Amino acid sequence: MRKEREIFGKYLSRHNLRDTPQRELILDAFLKREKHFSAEELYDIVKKSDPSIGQATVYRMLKLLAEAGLAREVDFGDGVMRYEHSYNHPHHDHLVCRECGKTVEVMDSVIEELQKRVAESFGFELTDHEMYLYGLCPDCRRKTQK
Amino acid sequence: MRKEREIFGKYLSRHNLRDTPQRELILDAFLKREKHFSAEELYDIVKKSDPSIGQATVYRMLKLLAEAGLAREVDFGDGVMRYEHSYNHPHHDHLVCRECGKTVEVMDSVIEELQKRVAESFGFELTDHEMYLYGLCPDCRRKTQK
DNA sequence: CATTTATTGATAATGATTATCATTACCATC
DNA sequence: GATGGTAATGATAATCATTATCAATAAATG
Ligand SMILES: [Mn+2]
Ligand SMILES: [Mn+2]
Ligand SMILES: [Zn+2]
Ligand SMILES: [Zn+2]
Repeated sequence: MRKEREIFGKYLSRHNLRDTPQRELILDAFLKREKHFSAEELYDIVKKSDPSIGQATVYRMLKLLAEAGLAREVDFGDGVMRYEHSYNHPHHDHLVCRECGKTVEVMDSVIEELQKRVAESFGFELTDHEMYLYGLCPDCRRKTQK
Repeated sequence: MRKEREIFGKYLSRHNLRDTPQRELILDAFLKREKHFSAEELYDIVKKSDPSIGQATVYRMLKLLAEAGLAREVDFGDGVMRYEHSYNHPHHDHLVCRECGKTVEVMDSVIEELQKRVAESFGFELTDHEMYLYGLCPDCRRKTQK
């Protein structure tokens, strides 16, 4: 929380960027936010505090947050880019319910190791990966089976 | 090749859809095509044989091919949907070079098994998944390191 | 204060995909 | 082979998330 603000502040000054009320407002909203969210969703939240804010500013700010290492893009394949916290939130993958959209964050170090090995077996140097596991969550399984 | 045509023919009649010269043409182009391609790319190919064909027809046909089980969508995350053969091309994942875009099809049954297990550990019933491994291909590694 | 440079928000543009719709092609029945 | 019903096509407009543009504003600098 404090640490994230410090990181962003340093990012701004290192890049000759300015600290503005809009950026502060969006940063606050971002830091409060848990889970995954789209630019539009963050815009709606921020608009309540300052209706004059432009959505372009929110899009721009999310780019900055990603570059500063505080945010990470998540693409669930529905045509809308989402974001999640990156600081103190190490890499993980996602389990997604096809029915209700619920997501669970998962991480399996054996899979991660095997991914690296598969890439190497083709001479590739693995830099990152995306893995989305789709299925039915417990709730939706119950509803479907009855 | 013959078999695919038969499957598509059955799909058409089962759904009260008609066999048309446009569909034949697109089907031919699709069957000849190896690797992954976008609707636009297929449209460009097909246009050479019949310049009067509409791109909407190509988009529509790709939907049909997917529903008939002959094609499968592949999303490399660059905003363009691609397709690949589905018949006689069992499930696999993709290794993608971040530099030149080259792709390699990979398949690791241990990973597949672990994915199922991870999903089950959260009470999910796994239906499918996407996995993209990104990195540098051998050629691009060489160029970068020198 | 004056000048420079960054920032903002409104708005237009983009680009892939989808929807619309009038026209055309196909099929079965009379 | 005329007719009525339905499917298919292609041109075009619409969609929708994201980017680009740009004139107006604000911050920093000296
Ligand atoms: Mn996450
Ligand atoms: Mn493939
Ligand atoms: Zn669910
Ligand atoms: Zn490469």
